[in-house]
Amino acid sequence: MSTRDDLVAAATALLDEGGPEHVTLREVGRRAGVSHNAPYKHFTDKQALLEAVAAREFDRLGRAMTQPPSEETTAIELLHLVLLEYVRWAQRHPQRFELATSWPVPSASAELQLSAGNTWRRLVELTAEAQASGSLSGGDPERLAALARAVAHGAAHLAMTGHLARDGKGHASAEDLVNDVFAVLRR
Amino acid sequence: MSTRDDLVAAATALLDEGGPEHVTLREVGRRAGVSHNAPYKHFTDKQALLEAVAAREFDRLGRAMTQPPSEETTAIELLHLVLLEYVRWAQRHPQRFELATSWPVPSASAELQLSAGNTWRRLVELTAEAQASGSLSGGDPERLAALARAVAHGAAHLAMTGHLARDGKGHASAEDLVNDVFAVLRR
DNA sequence: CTCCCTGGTTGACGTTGTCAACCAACGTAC
DNA sequence: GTACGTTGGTTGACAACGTCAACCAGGGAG
Repeated sequence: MSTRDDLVAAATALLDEGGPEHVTLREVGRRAGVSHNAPYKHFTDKQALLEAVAAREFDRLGRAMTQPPSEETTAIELLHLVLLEYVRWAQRHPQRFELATSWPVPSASAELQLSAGNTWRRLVELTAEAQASGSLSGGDPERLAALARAVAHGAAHLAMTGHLARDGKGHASAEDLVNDVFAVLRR
Repeated sequence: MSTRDDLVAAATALLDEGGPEHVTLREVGRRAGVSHNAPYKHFTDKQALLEAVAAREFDRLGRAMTQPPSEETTAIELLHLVLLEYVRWAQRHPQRFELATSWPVPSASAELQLSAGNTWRRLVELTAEAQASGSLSGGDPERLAALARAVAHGAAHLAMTGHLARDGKGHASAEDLVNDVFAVLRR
């Protein structure tokens, strides 16, 4: 385990504990057992450290999305499960989700662009397969995948910030909304 | 124009210019023509100031959503237009959108809760009207509104962070995705 | 052996959020 | 009319933060 990894892990832990403003370079160094300036030997910036955290998180998500739970799962069910995994990830680690997804992609590091691109590509593949098997409506797979992702993303974000759980009556969880859109899209 | 309003306006301007980390209490005071500690006479915290900015932004959005563009617009068209206004607002003022929507609602001030609640209530009303006129599928209006909002919200957020505009082929704008979901939902 | 990266250190500097103390204007009670 | 608390402002201080500069151990390449 390199010191660099320790720093990323420490930053992630701090992020989980108290939000992004609670992760300070000095405390990260302290947790990793090094001085307050050691992070600068591995990252040019505080931003660069946070980018590494985000990239690792995208990788985690990508891995969770890549392993199929069973062999007999159909393509659309797999896509459905993957999007549910997306919102569960967001609910399990709200701060990481916020950090990773609110990053401006164009100005991100190559590492982060790659990690984010991989999970995105996976989603488009699954969409295309579901369309090919006839259980999902047609159109450009990339655009349909974007729609599905937008629902999952928006639902997760709204749920996380508490905009969804207003009162008990029409209360819908993020997973409910993902289920709803699949009920509509499936044919 | 009270000094308090000046402070909120100055903070909003700073936010637009350089992102949330660029809005500093001292600079806000400077812009408003007061000392670096004057904001503390109107807000208990830096957070409280930012909450006021977010609340004002929700109010703006709510006003933009409340005026119908024409008398002959059907309920579902109105709902459609309102959601398009939502994503356009996000694209016009990305930093404000980010600030306003990533706020943890449960721990927010009463002012912010009220402003956010109003725009949300408006959306549910429109959804219920569209359902009543028969042009939108049934189910709990609050839940359907949540779905529509999740699409708009997710699409806007993804577009803002650059996750949407990958390459030119299946490239979909946030508005495209809102249109797509209405094409599916309309019956 | 020497040299020079690599990864670490300590110390400093400017900026920031926040606290404390002080102060002018002013509406109100006596 | 004078005393007084409130309101909205000031200045000055403080600790913490991101970052920069200078210095230093060690180990592999020449």
